[in-house]
Amino acid sequence: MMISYRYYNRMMKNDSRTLRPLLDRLFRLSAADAWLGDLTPTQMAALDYLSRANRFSRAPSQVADFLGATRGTVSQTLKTLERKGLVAEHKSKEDKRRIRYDITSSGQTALNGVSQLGSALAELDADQQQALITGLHALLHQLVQTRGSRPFGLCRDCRYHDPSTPQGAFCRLLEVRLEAGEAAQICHEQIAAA
Amino acid sequence: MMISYRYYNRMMKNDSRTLRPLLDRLFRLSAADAWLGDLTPTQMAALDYLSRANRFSRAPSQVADFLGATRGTVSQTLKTLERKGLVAEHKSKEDKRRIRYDITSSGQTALNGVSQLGSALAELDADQQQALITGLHALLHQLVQTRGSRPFGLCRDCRYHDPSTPQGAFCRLLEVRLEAGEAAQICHEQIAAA
DNA sequence: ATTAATAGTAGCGATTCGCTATAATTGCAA
DNA sequence: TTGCAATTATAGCGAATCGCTACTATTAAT
Repeated sequence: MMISYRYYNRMMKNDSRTLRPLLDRLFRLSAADAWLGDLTPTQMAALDYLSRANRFSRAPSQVADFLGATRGTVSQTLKTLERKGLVAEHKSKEDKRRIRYDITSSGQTALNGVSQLGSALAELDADQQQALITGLHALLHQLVQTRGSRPFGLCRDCRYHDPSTPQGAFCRLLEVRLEAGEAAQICHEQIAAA
Repeated sequence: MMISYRYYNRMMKNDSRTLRPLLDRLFRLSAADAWLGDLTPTQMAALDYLSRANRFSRAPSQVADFLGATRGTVSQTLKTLERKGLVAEHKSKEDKRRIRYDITSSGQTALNGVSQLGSALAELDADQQQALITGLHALLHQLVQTRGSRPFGLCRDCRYHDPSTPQGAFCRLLEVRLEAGEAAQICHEQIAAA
């Protein structure tokens, strides 16, 4: 079937003008209700990331990379979270430029709110939920691809992850032994296995 | 099959903690690239809404309702867009409290940028694209439901829309005749047909 | 005529954000 | 070893966002 260039263009523009506003409104409406725990949406997003990232991926630069923000912005956000006692500074001894932010138990608690978005999702059919999550992941993967940003996948899905050495799980990139549970965390360095 | 309350809770929490960050990151990464036309993401969202809403739905309150923001915030945003020449004020003569913001041709042009999100979407399979859009619409519908906010659907899908009177299309709620193309616009008053 | 509700705005304080320095530290190369 | 470039985090600027609390103007209700 022949499709004219004009029609193709109209389709593209239509998609572009459909998805963005849709995603945008979903985000804004859910964000409008998310101001509960005296955290802003940005602070919540940073805190959530810190709760899921491994110890090699909790520096300001890496949070900025994940959120698509600048280091300066993230630096301020993390300082605020620290003032509120939700994260704790941890200065590196190997490289004195590096700072790591670890989530505190108080920070973990702050994440436990129920989002309206989650409730709305639960109302959908099980297979529609699955299709939606899968589709969003695929979309994010593509977006990461075009932007050239890092995927921030799980450690265990990495090409450098070795689940079974005599000493336990191991990262062949950083050449360190992995603690229990770390394989299931987000890593800044992750590159998907072949 | 028996499902324990504890397990049910973990599922819920898991969904809530899966979708929110996913949607959040998608939004942030796409927003980070959307600063091209010297418009902020919020300004872009307001402008996009104004380009798609009918003449009964372009007041600050209604924009605020659509975006899930307060009237005060939106008031400022619209003033900024007006200073930039992308929208034009239009004071009502019937009700002197009302102001309507119409998009200008310059504003239309500003919307024509290609979003990275649209490009990413185009990379997906056709049926996956469809499933994603459909799923997001369903999710938004549910969210609107639980929030008790208005759906902001199209005029032609409304229970008060009459497509064929002797004088042409007609709105039985506001009791006005509809101009050409208005049936395809967003309406603040829209209530889905039965 | 008085009161209540509605629509838009101004101003406050905190935060976000891109941007441009700046300081501290590290790594590499001559 | 010395010196310079790259990296990391931060400070400060200006604009914008945002919830909030007045406040004005206008309209509707009693």
